[in-house]
Amino acid sequence: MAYMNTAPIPPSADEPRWLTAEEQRVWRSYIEAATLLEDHLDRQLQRDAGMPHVYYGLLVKLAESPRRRLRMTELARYAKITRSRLSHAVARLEKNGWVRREDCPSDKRGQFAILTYEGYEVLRRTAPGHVDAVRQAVFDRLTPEQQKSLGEIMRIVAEGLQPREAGADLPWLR
Amino acid sequence: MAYMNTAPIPPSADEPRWLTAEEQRVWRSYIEAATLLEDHLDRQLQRDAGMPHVYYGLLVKLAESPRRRLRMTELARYAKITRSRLSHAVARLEKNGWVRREDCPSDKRGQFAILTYEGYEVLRRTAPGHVDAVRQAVFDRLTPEQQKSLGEIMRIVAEGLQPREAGADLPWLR
DNA sequence: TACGAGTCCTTGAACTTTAAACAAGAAACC
DNA sequence: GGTTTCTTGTTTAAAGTTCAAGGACTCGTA
Repeated sequence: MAYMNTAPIPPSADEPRWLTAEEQRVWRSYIEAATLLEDHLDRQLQRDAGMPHVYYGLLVKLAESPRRRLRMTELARYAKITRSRLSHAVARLEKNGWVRREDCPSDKRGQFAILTYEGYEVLRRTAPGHVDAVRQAVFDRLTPEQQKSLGEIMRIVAEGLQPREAGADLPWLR
Repeated sequence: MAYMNTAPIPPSADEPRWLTAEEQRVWRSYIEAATLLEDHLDRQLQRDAGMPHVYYGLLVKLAESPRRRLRMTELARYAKITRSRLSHAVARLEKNGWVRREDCPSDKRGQFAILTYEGYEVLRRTAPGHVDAVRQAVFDRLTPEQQKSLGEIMRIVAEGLQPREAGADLPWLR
């Protein structure tokens, strides 16, 4: 139930299109893997880097950006999180000394989040372990074809869920 | 950086195996899609069913179980969450009147989580909308081959992250 | 220049999750 | 029987996330 049509009745217009048994298996595998994986990486990073996976991702984005800085909104957009969440996250990272803020000169509303030297060091120190974890959990287990396939599939899914248009408080997350 | 080897140096034994540019793209697509998807479904269910995705999953598991009940530990194992998290979740669902607890007669430590009639009704009422959301976000966008592929891939990943052995507080989540 | 609408980011409260510690009972052992 | 050890499930506090609201600023337009 809840996913599958167990009753032997033909699908009608108003009858929801339940998942087939096979689709259901796919979906459950997805949920299971995604849950376990996120949990695994969160633990790994919490242990080795002292922060959850999302926060680590923020530092990575900053590290890749010119002058290691990004406007808050931009960072939020890249990381696919709300600005509110980002505000809290950056506050925490700031407390750790891994990020600092700076006012945007051209737009007084704006703030830059800037990766500090300490932040960069944390990244440099923990990146190898994290990459290893990702490899072990994902890439080492998949054939090149599967890796390629995974990339395509996730790209499609992500694309479909992308920010429609500008909205009240969530410009990109509808 | 942090994922890729940007330096033109040959990989050595102690040099971490950075992700190639292509692997990196795959990984980012995965993170992006997984983030957006979970967020999307959380919002959808919060709006239509008044609970986050994980909680909904718990009700589904119960609905599928004989006599609509499961031992706490078992439910936690199926849902891939810790028992602590489950305790909190069930407490909340109980407050909503969607789940009730019952002592296990054969093991006095044990507790059953049981789906109530109201819980079942919520599920029945909201399942179509949720299935629709899943279809729109995932299945409708993928070819049958891609669906199959996704299933295989996620099955492999999940399998690799499965509970190793019995451990202190997390018998299945190592 | 002044208005209104929209954007940028933050805040506080409510809620969820995590981590560590604990009480109670079962199981294994001797 | 009496330990000792493991398992079950909960609890507490801290950390993280969401939601709704709000202050500050920009921009378009009259």
